[in-house]
Amino acid sequence: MKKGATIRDVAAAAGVSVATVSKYMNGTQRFTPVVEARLKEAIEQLGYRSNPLARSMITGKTRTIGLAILDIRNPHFTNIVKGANRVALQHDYTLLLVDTEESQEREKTLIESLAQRVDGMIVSSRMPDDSVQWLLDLGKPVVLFGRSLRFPISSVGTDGNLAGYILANHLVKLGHRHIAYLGFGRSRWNDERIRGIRTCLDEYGLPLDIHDAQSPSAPAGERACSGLMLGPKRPDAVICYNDLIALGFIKEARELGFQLPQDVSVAGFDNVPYGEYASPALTSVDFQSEKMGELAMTKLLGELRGEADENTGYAMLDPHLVVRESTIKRGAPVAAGSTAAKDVRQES
Amino acid sequence: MKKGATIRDVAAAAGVSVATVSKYMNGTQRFTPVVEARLKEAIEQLGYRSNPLARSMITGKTRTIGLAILDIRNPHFTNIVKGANRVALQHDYTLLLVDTEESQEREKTLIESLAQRVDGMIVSSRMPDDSVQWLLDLGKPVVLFGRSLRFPISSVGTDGNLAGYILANHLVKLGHRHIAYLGFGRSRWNDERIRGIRTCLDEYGLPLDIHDAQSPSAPAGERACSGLMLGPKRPDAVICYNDLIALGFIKEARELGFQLPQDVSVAGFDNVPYGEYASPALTSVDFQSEKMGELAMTKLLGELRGEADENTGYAMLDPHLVVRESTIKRGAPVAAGSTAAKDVRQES
DNA sequence: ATGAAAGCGCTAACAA
DNA sequence: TTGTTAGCGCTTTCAT
Repeated sequence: MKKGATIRDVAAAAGVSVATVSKYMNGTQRFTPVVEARLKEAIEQLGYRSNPLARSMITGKTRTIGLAILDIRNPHFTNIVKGANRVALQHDYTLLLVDTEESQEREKTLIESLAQRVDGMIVSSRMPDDSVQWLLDLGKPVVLFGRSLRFPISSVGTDGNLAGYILANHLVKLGHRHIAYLGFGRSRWNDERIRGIRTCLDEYGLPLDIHDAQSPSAPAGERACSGLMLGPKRPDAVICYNDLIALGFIKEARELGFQLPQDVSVAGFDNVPYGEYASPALTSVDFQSEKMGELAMTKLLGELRGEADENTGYAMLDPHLVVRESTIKRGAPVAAGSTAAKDVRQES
Repeated sequence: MKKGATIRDVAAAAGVSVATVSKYMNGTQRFTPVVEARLKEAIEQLGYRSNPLARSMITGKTRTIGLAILDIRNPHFTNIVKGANRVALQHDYTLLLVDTEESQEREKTLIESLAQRVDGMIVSSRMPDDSVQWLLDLGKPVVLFGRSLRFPISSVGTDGNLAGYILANHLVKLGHRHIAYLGFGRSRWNDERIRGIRTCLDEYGLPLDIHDAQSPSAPAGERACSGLMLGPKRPDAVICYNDLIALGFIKEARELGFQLPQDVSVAGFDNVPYGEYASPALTSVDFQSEKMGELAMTKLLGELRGEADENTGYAMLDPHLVVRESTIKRGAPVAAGSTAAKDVRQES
């Protein structure tokens, strides 16, 4: 472990002043070839790398962006991180990641100390709208996921309302009449999804049966399944708060002895990468989570550059319906090809 | 955006010296009730929060750990991050995340600048063993995933050899005789898995047919599938380099018209969270990736505390076979219950 | 084009 | 117990 050379060591070795070295390192200025050569030599020689901490102290910039999310294991957030990271990398920024582990208490403390170490923050949270003011008071530019109704904070989100509508519409068109929603009440976005679904169902005069999962995870979907499927009003289609819940629901439903999707159509939101590999492959609404991450980071970096105008405000991405095998026409026979049981090759 | 108060402002407001404020903030000392009260008051009043950058400059500690991984979307790494984050949080450290996006060129630059901003690093990389010396020369404590053969760097890993053996053994016991391995040659760990598999197969005098996927991802598994299944020597079981590849393989195989697991048993490594929700549910070898992350962080923090002895060296976690539905007895009839087609309830 | 000097906000001896 | 003071490694006027 070597004790990194300082700017003074370089200055001494090159026979110039520290100011010159500093300017050289930052490319702030031009130099006579002689000086430049000596500088280059000395830096190379000593293996000098300027200390970003010291620099940050003066400039007040860290080239670090804080990213606070609820749970890195949720693919939705994983994608956000991926997108945000890519853009950050392109602009030579690094991510300070905070996984709050869905814990409300820790969250504030964590975000507070995060704020001090970064140039700006991207935050995904379940905190109530009131707390947004507190966030703003932290004194750093913030981009939020999901719109704040009361504060002019820049944010990116998707139209959960529309997403709900689209999915419900898809199901109704498929002939489903007893639609259930397996939600996650603690989420900020639960309500707007319900609203979208309701809007659609109302148009057809259909009822909506609402249930709640304990967490936005597959095990929670498994646990909730029997309550729905063995309960008094068994649905012919269920919309889950997210794909994780849907995946768990599907698994448990099959274990309960149901045929999917014939007995019940199931769909979720988020379009997580593995929904495609489930069986039946999961129908979902894609929120473009990676793009959300990219967009949030782009906005934030824009604000950092002082381009407030074009970046501030709420940016909304369009949700896209992704139809796979888990939703099927009500009462339809098994679709040939969907389970692909035909045409087995012989050999060996 | 307020311009945070400095330690001097507090000192002035409380009528004490900056040193006193500093000591108070760090709990380094006890105070007379009077002073303590005034301090508390002033700090509260001004909303003072000490500047971690300035502090770091002096102490040389940042309470930040750098975590460099290849791809946050790979659930294996996601779990590592989760585990590492949890331990870090417990000890009041924060993660500086670097997702190198599997890019070798960027990696060195990224890690180099990462090294300057953290107290220590946890690195997962495909870099050749030679580069380990370079890593060490960065001057920060490092914990590596996977053992280095030539350098005494502390690291955590799993016994890929054993894992391969276990899986092959499982398959052989199930009656499979034509086993194929769909690997990922660019990985550090590919070879040891092959070795383990071979060791087992050799004991039974069985051959191993080796193929290679282009990337450690599901699409790569899909692409590789037909080459294996429609090729000259169709296997009755295939072991994939990881679960992602296996998931893709399974999907494509079914689309090709094969019945799984009857026509071919498939298994992978990593035990990713969604293997359980695939169909057939994926048999895998659990490497305890979350625990790897925890362990790596624990070791690193130990070293940071100067407990070199007990933490240095190579720590190996045991791989565990997780048998699900994707591997089945050769020639067995469809297992009742595994697809759960019986006992459908009527209602509505 | 180069250098001298004044800090950034804080901690850590050392004094008192 | 409290205060004084000297920096940490760097950037940034302002001279030269």
